[in-house]
Amino acid sequence: MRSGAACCFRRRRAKDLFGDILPRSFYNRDAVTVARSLLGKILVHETCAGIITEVEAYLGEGDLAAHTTAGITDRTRVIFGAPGHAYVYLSYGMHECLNVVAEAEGQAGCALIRALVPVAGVDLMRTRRPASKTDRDLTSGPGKLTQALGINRSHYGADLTQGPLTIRNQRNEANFTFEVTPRIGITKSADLPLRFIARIVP
DNA sequence: CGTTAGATTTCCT
DNA sequence: GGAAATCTAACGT
Repeated sequence: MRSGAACCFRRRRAKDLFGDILPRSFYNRDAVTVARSLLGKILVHETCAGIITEVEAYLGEGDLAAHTTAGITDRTRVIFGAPGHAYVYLSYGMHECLNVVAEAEGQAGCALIRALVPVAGVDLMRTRRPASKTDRDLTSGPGKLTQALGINRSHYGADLTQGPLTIRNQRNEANFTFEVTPRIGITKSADLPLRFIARIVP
């Protein structure tokens, strides 16, 4: 079943939906602010794009669920680097998940993109995700959306302010209602309200 | 429609 | 060595 909002967006030309690329300063803030502010923005990879509707924040200090709780390793190095870059990791040995690096250089903190509403390149997404039975299913999870958009660990460290992978403002902002809940799929620091969801109001 | 088990490999202890 | 920021198919209701 396709949602009404997704149908409306699909009819428009993609370029009419995309605004400016978010600047580095957008990401140079605390992880919670960055995560919340990403809701309603548009993740663009080459010809595919989707509105960000679910994000989780992972903090630098005192967050035992964050990968950076183990300190700087080969995997987590980028999270301690300059903001506005991509942290892509392999989850459960199968799924690649996309994070956005927040906080000033030298500080850990990132935002996990957990769900999108497809707005461009939907046909290509369908071919990349033959398992999807509905269009909502294309990008309704962190591993799903990377598969649909063709994002993988080769994008580790990619600069989100230029190049093929960017996040942009939405030209015609839709109406959203917002929700905050604990994060999904973790056991440590599991009670913190760091999962942010936007529901598009028809 | 809701719940559950299994897949599969990287990473850190 | 074991847990892991998940997804899917298969089953039961």
